[in-house]
Amino acid sequence: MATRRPRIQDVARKAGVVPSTVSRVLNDYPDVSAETRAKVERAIESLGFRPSQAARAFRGGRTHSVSIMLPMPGTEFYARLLTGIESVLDEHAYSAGLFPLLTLPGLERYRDADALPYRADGLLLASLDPERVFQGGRPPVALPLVLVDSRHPAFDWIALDNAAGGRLAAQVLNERPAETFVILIRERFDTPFASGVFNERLQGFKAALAEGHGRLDDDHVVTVEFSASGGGLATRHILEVARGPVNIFATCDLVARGVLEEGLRGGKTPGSDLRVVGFDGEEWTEGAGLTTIEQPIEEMGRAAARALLVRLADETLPPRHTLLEPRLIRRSSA
Amino acid sequence: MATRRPRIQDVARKAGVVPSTVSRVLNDYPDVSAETRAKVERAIESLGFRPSQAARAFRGGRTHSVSIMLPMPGTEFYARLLTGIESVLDEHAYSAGLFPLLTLPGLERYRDADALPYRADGLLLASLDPERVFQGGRPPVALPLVLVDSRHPAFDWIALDNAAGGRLAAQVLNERPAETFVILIRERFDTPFASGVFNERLQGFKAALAEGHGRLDDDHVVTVEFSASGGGLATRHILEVARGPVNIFATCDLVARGVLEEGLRGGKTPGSDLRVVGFDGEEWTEGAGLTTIEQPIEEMGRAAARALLVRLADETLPPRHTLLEPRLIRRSSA
DNA sequence: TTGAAAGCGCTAACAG
DNA sequence: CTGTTAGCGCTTTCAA
Repeated sequence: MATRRPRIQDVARKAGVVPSTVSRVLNDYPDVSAETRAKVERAIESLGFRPSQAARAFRGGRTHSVSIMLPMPGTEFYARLLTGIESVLDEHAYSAGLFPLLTLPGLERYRDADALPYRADGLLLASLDPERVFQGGRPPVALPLVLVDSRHPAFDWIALDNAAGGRLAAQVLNERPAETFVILIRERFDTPFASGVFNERLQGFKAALAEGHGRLDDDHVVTVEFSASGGGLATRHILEVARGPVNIFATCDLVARGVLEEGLRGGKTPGSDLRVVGFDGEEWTEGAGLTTIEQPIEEMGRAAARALLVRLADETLPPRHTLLEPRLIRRSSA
Repeated sequence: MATRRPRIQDVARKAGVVPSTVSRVLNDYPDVSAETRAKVERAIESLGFRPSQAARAFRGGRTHSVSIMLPMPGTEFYARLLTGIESVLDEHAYSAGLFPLLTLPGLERYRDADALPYRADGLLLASLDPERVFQGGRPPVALPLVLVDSRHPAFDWIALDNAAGGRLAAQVLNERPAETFVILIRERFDTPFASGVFNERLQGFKAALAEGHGRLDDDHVVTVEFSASGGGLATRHILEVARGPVNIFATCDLVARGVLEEGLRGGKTPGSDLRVVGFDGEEWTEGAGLTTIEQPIEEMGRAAARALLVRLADETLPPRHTLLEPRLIRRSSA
């Protein structure tokens, strides 16, 4: 005989109060006497009562869930970002569902206002441009929306100052001028992913290089696929062309790894005739001695989750924008 | 004046029937006259009515959603698997939320019967062992459960015959006996991910090698990280040790790519003094000329989604197990 | 074949 | 401070 799961009614009976009083306790209403509250809490405890989320959602209340829409290019970046986001959500008894947006057909799926991602209290877009993702630039349902690793004036966003990161890289490489190359990651425009972060890094790099009287020829910007092999290939090409020592700014660590490996194979010494700066601050860079620009990824995630919770509490707030600063980690490669 | 979204009541009024009749139409009840059905459908159309999922869920009905729990090691594999799964779900107006399980803390989050993944009609576990994921080996809520790329006698599963794949690889390499190595992927046991697929491939390979009178020394099995670099490193090591021509079975394509690259660098000719077989059938292998064992990944996804829909319709069915066959794709590398 | 009515579990408005 | 009441939108009896 599987006894039905207890409802608010059962708790009320057991505590000798009325259902709405239990509801008030559940929702932390101020106007409940300590005594009543205690009785109710005891009843909840003893029955193992948990409010039905389905009923709450139906009632128009909170689902205590948020949806995270993100491209899934399978990098350490999103794993760390999610860690940050979930740590904050956990503290507030919220949970998150993920909705990958790797393909255009995927987009179609989420046009409908009834689609699963919108059965949540709020939305988090990671590395995604709302103009590309949503028709008319906003979700089909009026849900609080926060962007992370992406920007749009109409919404809250938390992003890294990628241009500043590019400038840091340029400053390091400027210390010892040499023939300078940038390895840029190719962003595919047939996906909703197209955050422009790699290009921002390049622009910052260019600007700072110019200040330091360095220069970057247009054909010294090599565009590659997002992989270590991509970096390796580009580097082989660069080493064929270049005559003397070389400076390379790889716009992400994964690609920088390929640069380093290929450099070693080509008999180069990182830090002297081949100077390399990466971007992201991934863990392995420490062992590899890669100078890199660290992003506070977990912090971005936490900040984004906090921003969403704030907005959940008050939808009328004006959009808030948070720019996080990258940090140079100096190692032997530059 | 934002007009409220239409409810079943509004449709009923407009069609000149009663709400329950509309419900019957919505749910494809047989006993509705064609005439009434048409009237109702016209009303639904003209009002743009969509039934409230929240109300349905509350009522105890279907949410028309499923949850997919998966490790997220960020490979092409999951992207393709999801494509397959979603294509079938789409056809049946189902949607899917993703719940990554990369870490142990992540597990904690889903212990609670009220957790978000269980607010769905069914559960799909990809590459995950239910015994590791759930306390007591089953979800905290009695939800239909289907495994994909993983197996357990108590549940429906769809998996690849990995041992057969290993055998295929052995047969190819046996054609020209040589010093033979296997590059095995290290599975991390501190995550819920630990499907054992790589080991199954190795076992099949060993067995078939023996049949062909080949042999595999224990120290010819090299364990590496899941990356192309991992394969490269292993290969460098192998080429140092080996004296003559070499056969290598890499238990996934990503690692095989590293093998190929390192082999070329070491002056080897794939297909003659270095014969390589990969596993997965990734797209790039065609261009690279890699002989590989193809998995019907999308098909696995589709089969899994279909299995879940079947089980949704009838929970009492005995568990059904589907073993899909890998296929050898012959290219120049072996 | 269609209509009437009850109820899923919770919360907010109102009354006391 | 607590009780009463109504209703969110849908489906499922039961009755006609």
